[in-house]
Amino acid sequence: MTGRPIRHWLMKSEPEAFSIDDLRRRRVEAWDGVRNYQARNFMRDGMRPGDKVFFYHSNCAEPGIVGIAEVASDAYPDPSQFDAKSKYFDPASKREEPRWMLVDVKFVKKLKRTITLDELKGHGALEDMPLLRKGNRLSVMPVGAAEWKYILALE
DNA sequence: GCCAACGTTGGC
DNA sequence: GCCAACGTTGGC
Repeated sequence: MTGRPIRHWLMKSEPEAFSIDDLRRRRVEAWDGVRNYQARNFMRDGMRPGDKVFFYHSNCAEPGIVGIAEVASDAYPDPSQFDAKSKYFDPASKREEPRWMLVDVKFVKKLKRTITLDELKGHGALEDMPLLRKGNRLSVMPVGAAEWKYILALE
């Protein structure tokens, strides 16, 4: 091991599809269904087991950070891309050359309260976060170490 | 449900 | 390689 620093991430999920409570119940879950190249590259090239993750609820009444998770595997091919019955099926992806990758994500804890998107927007220290940039739709993105600490302190 | 912002696709 | 059309994301 080369002492690679722990990196920090934010991963979005629609709570109606998969919530922080679902992750707590299941303990570990394969983060399938990411179909965006930039998000895939973060998982494939950036994430390593042990990295910390903000679990974010999107497309819901109160969007925001609701919990902490941890990367629990290196990236591997997302099985749903080969499953014709899955809504994530990608007929253009070949088994010899998988297009979509995922990591396993492990539950760490649920925050005592939701740190809402609205609240995050009010902190100048966070204004450079990709999450807060206008029009951003990335579902997997890096979080700076300083921003990570800052947000944790808001809880 | 609306719609702005963005990514992808495919015709040329 | 351009770009219009289309689909998706996600806040509101």
